[in-house]
Amino acid sequence: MNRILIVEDEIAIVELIQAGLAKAGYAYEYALDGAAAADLIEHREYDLILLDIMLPKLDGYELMEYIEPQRIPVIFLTARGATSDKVKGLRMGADDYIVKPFEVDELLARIETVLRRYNKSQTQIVLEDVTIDIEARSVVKDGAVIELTPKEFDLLLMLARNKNTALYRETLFERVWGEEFMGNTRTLDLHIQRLRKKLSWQDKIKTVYRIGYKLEVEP
Amino acid sequence: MNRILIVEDEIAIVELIQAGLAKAGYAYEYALDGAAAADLIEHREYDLILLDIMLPKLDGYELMEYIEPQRIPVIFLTARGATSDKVKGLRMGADDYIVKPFEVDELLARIETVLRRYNKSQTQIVLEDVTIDIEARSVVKDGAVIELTPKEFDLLLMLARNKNTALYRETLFERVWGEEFMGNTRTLDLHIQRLRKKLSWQDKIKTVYRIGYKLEVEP
DNA sequence: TTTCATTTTCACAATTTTGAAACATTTTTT
DNA sequence: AAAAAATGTTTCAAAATTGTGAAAATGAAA
Repeated sequence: MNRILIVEDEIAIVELIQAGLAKAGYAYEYALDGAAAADLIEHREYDLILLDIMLPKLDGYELMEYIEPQRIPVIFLTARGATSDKVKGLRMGADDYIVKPFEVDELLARIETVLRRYNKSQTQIVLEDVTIDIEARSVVKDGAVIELTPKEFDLLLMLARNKNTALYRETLFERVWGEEFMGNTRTLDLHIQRLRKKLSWQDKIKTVYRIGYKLEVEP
Repeated sequence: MNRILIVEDEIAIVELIQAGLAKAGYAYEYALDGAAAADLIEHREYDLILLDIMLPKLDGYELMEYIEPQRIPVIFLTARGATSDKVKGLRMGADDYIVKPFEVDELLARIETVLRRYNKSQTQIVLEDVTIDIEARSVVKDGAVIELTPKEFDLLLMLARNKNTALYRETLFERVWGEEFMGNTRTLDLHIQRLRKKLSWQDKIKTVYRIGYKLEVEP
Protein backbone atom coordinates (compact mmCIF):
# COMPACT_ATOMS: atom_id res chain seq x y z
CA MET A 1 0.00 0.00 0.00
CA ASN A 2 1.35 3.40 -0.93
CA ARG A 3 1.91 6.07 1.68
CA ILE A 4 1.03 9.63 0.84
CA LEU A 5 1.70 12.83 2.75
CA ILE A 6 -0.71 15.75 2.43
CA VAL A 7 0.81 19.15 3.17
CA GLU A 8 -2.00 21.69 3.25
CA ASP A 9 -3.19 24.29 5.73
CA GLU A 10 -6.88 24.46 4.81
CA ILE A 11 -8.48 21.75 6.83
CA ALA A 12 -11.47 21.52 4.49
CA ILE A 13 -9.22 20.58 1.59
CA VAL A 14 -7.29 18.12 3.72
CA GLU A 15 -10.55 16.39 4.54
CA LEU A 16 -11.59 16.33 0.91
CA ILE A 17 -8.33 14.73 -0.11
CA GLN A 18 -8.31 12.30 2.78
CA ALA A 19 -11.70 10.95 1.81
CA GLY A 20 -10.51 10.36 -1.75
CA LEU A 21 -7.26 8.70 -0.73
CA ALA A 22 -9.04 6.45 1.72
CA LYS A 23 -11.52 5.37 -0.91
CA ALA A 24 -8.72 4.60 -3.34
CA GLY A 25 -6.90 2.56 -0.72
CA TYR A 26 -3.88 4.70 0.06
CA ALA A 27 -2.36 5.23 3.47
CA TYR A 28 -1.94 8.89 4.30
CA GLU A 29 -0.85 11.41 6.89
CA TYR A 30 -1.02 15.15 6.81
CA ALA A 31 0.79 18.24 7.98
CA LEU A 32 -0.84 21.66 8.40
CA ASP A 33 2.30 23.71 8.02
CA GLY A 34 5.71 23.49 6.41
CA ALA A 35 7.66 22.86 9.57
CA ALA A 36 5.47 19.94 10.58
CA ALA A 37 5.82 18.53 7.08
CA ALA A 38 9.61 18.73 7.18
CA ASP A 39 9.56 16.91 10.45
CA LEU A 40 7.35 14.11 9.13
CA ILE A 41 9.39 13.72 5.95
CA GLU A 42 12.51 13.33 8.01
CA HIS A 43 11.12 10.58 10.18
CA ARG A 44 8.83 8.63 7.93
CA GLU A 45 8.85 7.21 4.44
CA TYR A 46 6.41 8.38 1.83
CA ASP A 47 5.83 7.32 -1.73
CA LEU A 48 4.33 10.65 -2.75
CA ILE A 49 3.79 14.13 -1.33
CA LEU A 50 0.87 16.42 -2.15
CA LEU A 51 2.18 19.90 -1.56
CA ASP A 52 0.45 23.23 -1.23
CA ILE A 53 2.60 26.28 -1.96
CA MET A 54 1.25 28.89 0.41
CA LEU A 55 1.88 27.46 3.84
CA PRO A 56 2.62 28.83 7.29
CA LYS A 57 6.20 28.71 8.58
CA LEU A 58 7.88 27.15 5.52
CA ASP A 59 6.38 27.54 2.07
CA GLY A 60 6.01 24.84 -0.57
CA TYR A 61 8.98 25.99 -2.62
CA GLU A 62 11.29 25.88 0.35
CA LEU A 63 9.98 22.48 1.31
CA MET A 64 10.46 21.31 -2.27
CA GLU A 65 14.16 22.06 -2.06
CA TYR A 66 14.32 19.93 1.01
CA ILE A 67 12.37 17.06 -0.55
CA GLU A 68 14.08 17.02 -3.94
CA PRO A 69 17.34 15.33 -2.91
CA GLN A 70 15.29 12.54 -1.32
CA ARG A 71 13.67 11.82 -4.68
CA ILE A 72 10.17 11.52 -3.33
CA PRO A 73 7.70 12.42 -6.06
CA VAL A 74 5.73 15.60 -5.46
CA ILE A 75 2.47 16.94 -6.83
CA PHE A 76 1.92 20.64 -6.27
CA LEU A 77 -1.60 21.47 -5.29
CA THR A 78 -2.25 25.14 -5.27
CA ALA A 79 -4.48 28.08 -6.06
CA ARG A 80 -1.72 29.78 -8.03
CA GLY A 81 -2.74 28.99 -11.58
CA ALA A 82 -0.51 31.34 -13.57
CA THR A 83 1.62 29.62 -16.19
CA SER A 84 4.74 31.11 -14.65
CA ASP A 85 3.89 29.47 -11.34
CA LYS A 86 3.27 26.10 -12.98
CA VAL A 87 6.52 26.31 -14.89
CA LYS A 88 8.38 27.26 -11.75
CA GLY A 89 6.90 24.35 -9.81
CA LEU A 90 7.57 21.79 -12.50
CA ARG A 91 11.10 23.06 -13.12
CA MET A 92 11.82 22.69 -9.44
CA GLY A 93 11.26 18.98 -9.85
CA ALA A 94 7.57 18.49 -9.16
CA ASP A 95 5.92 15.65 -11.02
CA ASP A 96 2.64 17.38 -11.55
CA TYR A 97 0.94 20.66 -10.77
CA ILE A 98 -2.77 20.82 -10.06
CA VAL A 99 -4.64 24.07 -9.68
CA LYS A 100 -7.36 24.50 -7.07
CA PRO A 101 -10.20 23.99 -7.15
CA PHE A 102 -9.75 20.49 -8.54
CA GLU A 103 -11.84 17.37 -8.71
CA VAL A 104 -10.83 14.54 -6.47
CA ASP A 105 -11.10 11.99 -9.27
CA GLU A 106 -8.59 13.87 -11.35
CA LEU A 107 -6.26 14.12 -8.39
CA LEU A 108 -6.51 10.36 -7.86
CA ALA A 109 -5.82 9.65 -11.52
CA ARG A 110 -2.77 11.91 -11.46
CA ILE A 111 -1.49 10.30 -8.26
CA GLU A 112 -1.83 6.94 -9.94
CA THR A 113 0.05 8.20 -12.97
CA VAL A 114 2.96 9.54 -10.94
CA LEU A 115 3.22 6.36 -8.87
CA ARG A 116 3.09 4.29 -12.04
CA ARG A 117 5.89 6.33 -13.55
CA TYR A 118 7.97 5.58 -10.50
CA ASN A 119 7.15 1.91 -10.53
CA LYS A 120 5.71 2.31 -7.11
CA SER A 121 2.24 1.31 -8.09
CA GLN A 122 0.55 -2.02 -7.78
CA THR A 123 3.23 -4.26 -9.16
CA GLN A 124 3.51 -5.94 -5.80
CA ILE A 125 1.04 -7.95 -3.84
CA VAL A 126 1.91 -8.47 -0.20
CA LEU A 127 0.30 -11.34 1.65
CA GLU A 128 1.57 -11.57 5.19
CA ASP A 129 5.14 -12.83 4.89
CA VAL A 130 5.02 -13.33 1.12
CA THR A 131 5.55 -10.65 -1.50
CA ILE A 132 4.66 -11.23 -5.12
CA ASP A 133 6.32 -8.93 -7.63
CA ILE A 134 4.23 -9.14 -10.76
CA GLU A 135 6.63 -7.29 -13.04
CA ALA A 136 9.67 -9.21 -11.92
CA ARG A 137 7.62 -12.38 -11.70
CA SER A 138 9.34 -13.17 -8.44
CA VAL A 139 8.13 -14.30 -5.06
CA VAL A 140 9.88 -13.56 -1.80
CA LYS A 141 9.08 -15.11 1.54
CA ASP A 142 10.80 -13.91 4.69
CA GLY A 143 13.44 -12.29 2.54
CA ALA A 144 14.22 -15.45 0.60
CA VAL A 145 13.37 -15.87 -3.06
CA ILE A 146 11.04 -18.76 -3.80
CA GLU A 147 11.54 -20.20 -7.26
CA LEU A 148 8.25 -20.86 -8.98
CA THR A 149 7.61 -22.28 -12.41
CA PRO A 150 5.43 -20.28 -14.81
CA LYS A 151 2.28 -22.27 -14.08
CA GLU A 152 2.87 -22.10 -10.37
CA PHE A 153 3.37 -18.36 -10.53
CA ASP A 154 0.24 -17.78 -12.56
CA LEU A 155 -1.75 -19.94 -10.23
CA LEU A 156 -0.47 -18.12 -7.17
CA LEU A 157 -1.25 -14.79 -8.79
CA MET A 158 -4.76 -15.91 -9.50
CA LEU A 159 -5.26 -16.98 -5.89
CA ALA A 160 -3.64 -13.83 -4.57
CA ARG A 161 -5.76 -11.53 -6.67
CA ASN A 162 -8.81 -13.27 -5.29
CA LYS A 163 -7.64 -13.84 -1.75
CA ASN A 164 -10.21 -15.02 0.72
CA THR A 165 -12.47 -16.08 -2.11
CA ALA A 166 -13.18 -19.68 -2.97
CA LEU A 167 -12.43 -20.20 -6.64
CA TYR A 168 -13.97 -23.03 -8.62
CA ARG A 169 -11.54 -25.57 -9.98
CA GLU A 170 -12.98 -24.90 -13.41
CA THR A 171 -12.34 -21.20 -13.05
CA LEU A 172 -8.80 -21.68 -11.84
CA PHE A 173 -7.96 -24.15 -14.52
CA GLU A 174 -9.46 -22.18 -17.32
CA ARG A 175 -7.81 -18.92 -16.29
CA VAL A 176 -4.38 -20.35 -15.63
CA TRP A 177 -4.26 -22.98 -18.35
CA GLY A 178 -6.39 -21.12 -20.84
CA GLU A 179 -8.22 -24.23 -21.86
CA GLU A 180 -11.39 -25.92 -20.84
CA PHE A 181 -11.37 -28.05 -17.74
CA MET A 182 -12.38 -31.68 -17.95
CA GLY A 183 -12.49 -32.98 -14.45
CA ASN A 184 -10.56 -36.18 -14.87
CA THR A 185 -7.06 -34.96 -14.25
CA ARG A 186 -5.00 -34.30 -11.19
CA THR A 187 -3.04 -31.49 -12.78
CA LEU A 188 -4.54 -28.61 -10.83
CA ASP A 189 -4.27 -30.49 -7.54
CA LEU A 190 -0.68 -31.25 -8.25
CA HIS A 191 0.17 -27.61 -8.81
CA ILE A 192 -1.68 -26.60 -5.69
CA GLN A 193 0.35 -29.12 -3.73
CA ARG A 194 3.56 -27.79 -5.17
CA LEU A 195 2.62 -24.24 -4.21
CA ARG A 196 1.69 -25.31 -0.71
CA LYS A 197 5.00 -27.03 -0.28
CA LYS A 198 7.18 -24.29 -1.76
CA LEU A 199 5.52 -21.54 0.27
CA SER A 200 4.86 -23.67 3.35
CA TRP A 201 1.27 -22.63 2.94
CA GLN A 202 -0.41 -25.93 3.70
CA ASP A 203 -2.75 -24.06 5.99
CA LYS A 204 -3.33 -20.95 3.90
CA ILE A 205 -4.26 -22.56 0.61
CA LYS A 206 -7.47 -24.20 1.68
CA THR A 207 -9.32 -26.90 -0.15
CA VAL A 208 -12.99 -26.12 -0.47
CA TYR A 209 -14.53 -29.49 -0.96
CA ARG A 210 -16.57 -29.84 -4.15
CA ILE A 211 -15.77 -26.23 -5.09
CA GLY A 212 -12.09 -25.64 -5.51
CA TYR A 213 -9.47 -23.70 -3.56
CA LYS A 214 -9.18 -20.58 -1.52
CA LEU A 215 -6.23 -18.54 -0.36
CA GLU A 216 -7.01 -17.60 3.21
CA VAL A 217 -4.95 -14.70 4.50
CA GLU A 218 -5.49 -11.66 6.66
CA PRO A 219 -7.81 -9.29 4.84
CA MET B 1 18.58 15.41 -28.28
CA ASN B 2 15.11 14.09 -27.58
CA ARG B 3 12.78 13.19 -30.41
CA ILE B 4 9.13 14.14 -30.07
CA LEU B 5 6.18 13.19 -32.24
CA ILE B 6 3.23 15.58 -32.52
CA VAL B 7 -0.04 13.92 -33.46
CA GLU B 8 -2.57 16.66 -34.15
CA ASP B 9 -4.86 17.52 -37.03
CA GLU B 10 -5.14 21.26 -36.56
CA ILE B 11 -2.24 22.68 -38.43
CA ALA B 12 -2.30 25.92 -36.43
CA ILE B 13 -1.70 24.03 -33.22
CA VAL B 14 1.01 21.93 -34.81
CA GLU B 15 2.79 25.11 -35.80
CA LEU B 16 2.44 26.54 -32.34
CA ILE B 17 3.92 23.45 -30.76
CA GLN B 18 6.66 23.15 -33.35
CA ALA B 19 7.85 26.64 -32.61
CA GLY B 20 8.02 25.86 -28.91
CA LEU B 21 9.82 22.57 -29.36
CA ALA B 22 12.33 24.11 -31.73
CA LYS B 23 13.07 26.91 -29.30
CA ALA B 24 13.57 24.40 -26.49
CA GLY B 25 15.91 22.32 -28.63
CA TYR B 26 13.90 19.20 -29.31
CA ALA B 27 13.79 17.26 -32.55
CA TYR B 28 10.25 16.69 -33.72
CA GLU B 29 8.06 15.26 -36.43
CA TYR B 30 4.33 15.38 -36.81
CA ALA B 31 1.41 13.39 -38.11
CA LEU B 32 -1.93 14.89 -39.10
CA ASP B 33 -3.98 11.75 -38.59
CA GLY B 34 -3.93 8.57 -36.58
CA ALA B 35 -2.92 6.26 -39.39
CA ALA B 36 0.07 8.39 -40.32
CA ALA B 37 1.07 8.47 -36.66
CA ALA B 38 0.91 4.67 -36.35
CA ASP B 39 3.10 4.40 -39.40
CA LEU B 40 5.71 6.80 -38.03
CA ILE B 41 5.75 5.13 -34.62
CA GLU B 42 6.39 1.80 -36.26
CA HIS B 43 9.35 3.00 -38.25
CA ARG B 44 10.99 5.55 -36.06
CA GLU B 45 11.96 5.99 -32.46
CA TYR B 46 10.50 8.68 -30.30
CA ASP B 47 11.15 9.69 -26.73
CA LEU B 48 7.72 11.25 -26.27
CA ILE B 49 4.42 11.57 -28.11
CA LEU B 50 2.04 14.52 -27.89
CA LEU B 51 -1.33 13.08 -28.73
CA ASP B 52 -4.60 14.70 -29.66
CA ILE B 53 -7.68 12.58 -29.03
CA MET B 54 -10.01 13.58 -31.83
CA LEU B 55 -8.18 12.60 -34.96
CA PRO B 56 -9.13 11.44 -38.42
CA LYS B 57 -8.82 7.74 -39.25
CA LEU B 58 -7.64 6.43 -35.88
CA ASP B 59 -8.42 8.29 -32.69
CA GLY B 60 -6.08 9.05 -29.83
CA TYR B 61 -7.43 6.31 -27.59
CA GLU B 62 -6.95 3.66 -30.25
CA LEU B 63 -3.47 4.93 -30.94
CA MET B 64 -2.74 4.89 -27.22
CA GLU B 65 -3.43 1.18 -27.05
CA TYR B 66 -0.94 0.71 -29.81
CA ILE B 67 1.71 2.88 -28.17
CA GLU B 68 1.31 1.60 -24.61
CA PRO B 69 3.16 -1.70 -25.00
CA GLN B 70 6.08 0.16 -26.52
CA ARG B 71 6.43 2.21 -23.37
CA ILE B 72 6.83 5.52 -25.09
CA PRO B 73 5.61 8.28 -22.79
CA VAL B 74 2.51 10.11 -23.98
CA ILE B 75 0.99 13.48 -23.16
CA PHE B 76 -2.61 13.86 -24.22
CA LEU B 77 -3.33 17.26 -25.69
CA THR B 78 -6.98 17.82 -26.23
CA ALA B 79 -9.99 20.07 -26.03
CA ARG B 80 -11.89 17.51 -23.98
CA GLY B 81 -11.56 18.95 -20.50
CA ALA B 82 -14.11 16.96 -18.53
CA THR B 83 -12.71 15.19 -15.51
CA SER B 84 -13.97 11.87 -16.82
CA ASP B 85 -11.97 12.37 -20.01
CA LYS B 86 -8.85 13.24 -18.07
CA VAL B 87 -9.26 10.23 -15.83
CA LYS B 88 -9.80 7.97 -18.81
CA GLY B 89 -6.71 9.27 -20.58
CA LEU B 90 -4.48 8.99 -17.54
CA ARG B 91 -5.78 5.53 -16.66
CA MET B 92 -4.97 4.39 -20.16
CA GLY B 93 -1.35 5.04 -19.40
CA ALA B 94 -0.82 8.64 -20.46
CA ASP B 95 1.77 10.55 -18.48
CA ASP B 96 -0.01 13.87 -18.54
CA TYR B 97 -3.17 15.39 -19.88
CA ILE B 98 -3.26 18.99 -21.03
CA VAL B 99 -6.46 20.74 -22.00
CA LYS B 100 -6.56 23.12 -24.95
CA PRO B 101 -6.10 25.97 -25.13
CA PHE B 102 -2.81 25.75 -23.31
CA GLU B 103 0.26 27.88 -23.01
CA VAL B 104 3.35 26.66 -24.77
CA ASP B 105 5.54 27.32 -21.76
CA GLU B 106 3.44 25.04 -19.63
CA LEU B 107 3.56 22.36 -22.30
CA LEU B 108 7.34 22.63 -22.42
CA ALA B 109 7.63 22.39 -18.65
CA ARG B 110 5.43 19.31 -18.63
CA ILE B 111 7.41 17.70 -21.43
CA GLU B 112 10.56 18.33 -19.45
CA THR B 113 9.00 16.76 -16.38
CA VAL B 114 7.94 13.62 -18.19
CA LEU B 115 11.30 13.17 -19.89
CA ARG B 116 13.11 13.77 -16.62
CA ARG B 117 11.13 11.07 -14.88
CA TYR B 118 11.74 8.59 -17.64
CA ASN B 119 15.44 9.17 -17.45
CA LYS B 120 15.30 9.95 -21.12
CA SER B 121 17.26 13.09 -20.58
CA GLN B 122 19.89 11.25 -18.69
CA THR B 123 22.83 9.92 -20.61
CA GLN B 124 24.09 7.44 -18.06
CA ILE B 125 22.58 4.48 -16.36
CA VAL B 126 24.47 3.09 -13.41
CA LEU B 127 23.81 -0.48 -12.36
CA GLU B 128 25.99 -1.52 -9.48
CA ASP B 129 29.49 -1.83 -10.92
CA VAL B 130 28.46 -1.16 -14.50
CA THR B 131 27.93 2.24 -16.09
CA ILE B 132 26.18 2.56 -19.42
CA ASP B 133 26.76 5.77 -21.32
CA ILE B 134 23.90 6.05 -23.74
CA GLU B 135 25.28 8.90 -25.81
CA ALA B 136 28.74 7.45 -26.13
CA ARG B 137 27.27 3.97 -26.44
CA SER B 138 29.96 2.71 -24.13
CA VAL B 139 29.94 0.44 -21.14
CA VAL B 140 32.38 0.54 -18.27
CA LYS B 141 32.70 -2.07 -15.57
CA ASP B 142 34.99 -1.54 -12.60
CA GLY B 143 36.73 1.20 -14.54
CA ALA B 144 37.43 -0.97 -17.56
CA VAL B 145 35.70 -0.47 -20.88
CA ILE B 146 33.68 -3.45 -22.06
CA GLU B 147 33.47 -3.67 -25.83
CA LEU B 148 29.97 -4.44 -26.96
CA THR B 149 28.68 -4.84 -30.47
CA PRO B 150 25.72 -2.67 -31.51
CA LYS B 151 23.13 -5.36 -30.95
CA GLU B 152 24.61 -6.30 -27.64
CA PHE B 153 24.52 -2.68 -26.54
CA ASP B 154 20.91 -2.20 -27.56
CA LEU B 155 19.91 -5.35 -25.78
CA LEU B 156 21.70 -4.30 -22.61
CA LEU B 157 20.07 -0.89 -22.76
CA MET B 158 16.67 -2.47 -23.09
CA LEU B 159 17.30 -4.68 -20.09
CA ALA B 160 18.77 -1.79 -18.12
CA ARG B 161 15.86 0.54 -18.77
CA ASN B 162 13.55 -2.16 -17.52
CA LYS B 163 15.65 -3.53 -14.73
CA ASN B 164 13.97 -5.94 -12.37
CA THR B 165 11.23 -6.56 -14.90
CA ALA B 166 10.79 -9.83 -16.71
CA LEU B 167 10.66 -9.00 -20.41
CA TYR B 168 9.07 -11.34 -22.89
CA ARG B 169 11.35 -12.73 -25.56
CA GLU B 170 8.98 -11.33 -28.16
CA THR B 171 9.17 -7.90 -26.62
CA LEU B 172 12.92 -7.93 -26.41
CA PHE B 173 13.34 -9.17 -29.91
CA GLU B 174 10.87 -6.79 -31.41
CA ARG B 175 12.27 -3.76 -29.64
CA VAL B 176 15.93 -4.52 -30.22
CA TRP B 177 15.68 -6.03 -33.69
CA GLY B 178 12.68 -4.03 -34.81
CA GLU B 179 11.10 -6.98 -36.51
CA GLU B 180 8.60 -9.56 -35.53
CA PHE B 181 9.75 -12.50 -33.53
CA MET B 182 9.18 -15.97 -34.84
CA GLY B 183 10.18 -18.33 -32.14
CA ASN B 184 12.41 -20.65 -34.12
CA THR B 185 15.72 -18.89 -33.78
CA ARG B 186 18.40 -18.86 -31.16
CA THR B 187 19.60 -15.37 -31.96
CA LEU B 188 18.29 -13.69 -28.84
CA ASP B 189 19.67 -16.42 -26.60
CA LEU B 190 23.07 -16.11 -28.17
CA HIS B 191 23.22 -12.39 -27.58
CA ILE B 192 22.11 -12.87 -24.01
CA GLN B 193 24.88 -15.39 -23.50
CA ARG B 194 27.45 -13.00 -24.94
CA LEU B 195 26.28 -10.20 -22.68
CA ARG B 196 26.44 -12.47 -19.67
CA LYS B 197 29.95 -13.48 -20.53
CA LYS B 198 31.29 -10.04 -21.37
CA LEU B 199 29.86 -8.44 -18.24
CA SER B 200 30.30 -11.49 -16.03
CA TRP B 201 26.62 -11.17 -15.33
CA GLN B 202 25.68 -14.83 -15.43
CA ASP B 203 23.80 -14.31 -12.21
CA LYS B 204 22.25 -10.91 -12.92
CA ILE B 205 20.74 -11.60 -16.31
CA LYS B 206 18.19 -14.16 -15.28
CA THR B 207 16.33 -16.52 -17.54
CA VAL B 208 12.63 -16.46 -16.79
CA TYR B 209 11.46 -19.77 -18.09
CA ARG B 210 8.72 -19.53 -20.70
CA ILE B 211 8.75 -15.74 -20.45
CA GLY B 212 12.09 -14.30 -21.42
CA TYR B 213 14.85 -12.55 -19.53
CA LYS B 214 15.23 -10.19 -16.62
CA LEU B 215 18.04 -8.00 -15.40
CA GLU B 216 18.06 -8.40 -11.66
CA VAL B 217 19.94 -5.65 -9.86
CA GLU B 218 19.55 -3.60 -6.72
CA PRO B 219 16.43 -1.45 -7.04
C1' DT C 1 38.09 -8.22 -54.07
C1' DT C 2 39.61 -9.40 -49.74
C1' DT C 3 39.32 -8.90 -44.84
C1' DC C 4 37.40 -8.79 -40.62
C1' DA C 5 33.99 -8.13 -37.18
C1' DT C 6 29.38 -9.06 -36.41
C1' DT C 7 25.29 -11.55 -36.72
C1' DT C 8 22.65 -15.57 -37.71
C1' DT C 9 21.67 -20.43 -38.56
C1' DC C 10 21.93 -25.09 -37.52
C1' DA C 11 22.24 -29.16 -34.99
C1' DC C 12 22.34 -31.00 -30.88
C1' DA C 13 22.96 -30.89 -25.64
C1' DA C 14 21.28 -29.70 -21.22
C1' DT C 15 17.79 -28.27 -18.42
C1' DT C 16 13.25 -27.38 -16.70
C1' DT C 17 8.53 -27.96 -16.60
C1' DT C 18 4.61 -30.49 -16.88
C1' DG C 19 0.99 -33.83 -16.48
C1' DA C 20 -0.36 -38.92 -16.84
C1' DA C 21 -0.78 -42.93 -14.28
C1' DA C 22 -1.41 -45.39 -10.35
C1' DC C 23 -2.48 -45.54 -5.88
C1' DA C 24 -3.46 -43.41 -1.10
C1' DT C 25 -6.15 -40.67 1.69
C1' DT C 26 -9.93 -37.86 3.06
C1' DT C 27 -14.68 -36.34 2.89
C1' DT C 28 -19.40 -36.93 1.90
C1' DT C 29 -23.35 -39.68 1.02
C1' DT C 30 -26.10 -43.72 1.41
C1' DA D 1 -20.13 -48.74 8.23
C1' DA D 2 -19.66 -49.15 3.51
C1' DA D 3 -19.70 -47.00 -0.81
C1' DA D 4 -18.89 -43.24 -3.63
C1' DA D 5 -16.76 -39.10 -4.72
C1' DA D 6 -13.22 -35.96 -4.40
C1' DT D 7 -8.68 -34.69 -3.33
C1' DG D 8 -3.60 -35.75 -2.13
C1' DT D 9 0.98 -37.98 -3.35
C1' DT D 10 4.64 -40.19 -5.65
C1' DT D 11 7.09 -41.41 -9.64
C1' DC D 12 8.74 -40.64 -14.00
C1' DA D 13 9.15 -39.81 -18.88
C1' DA D 14 7.59 -36.78 -22.58
C1' DA D 15 7.50 -32.16 -24.05
C1' DA D 16 8.95 -27.67 -24.08
C1' DT D 17 12.39 -24.45 -23.55
C1' DT D 18 16.93 -22.70 -23.21
C1' DG D 19 22.13 -23.21 -23.81
C1' DT D 20 26.19 -23.95 -26.78
C1' DG D 21 29.76 -24.76 -30.31
C1' DA D 22 30.80 -24.64 -35.02
C1' DA D 23 30.00 -22.95 -39.28
C1' DA D 24 27.81 -20.02 -42.58
C1' DA D 25 26.04 -15.59 -43.95
C1' DT D 26 26.19 -10.71 -43.93
C1' DG D 27 27.98 -6.37 -44.57
C1' DA D 28 31.05 -2.61 -43.97
C1' DA D 29 35.89 -1.20 -44.48
C1' DA D 30 40.36 -1.62 -46.59
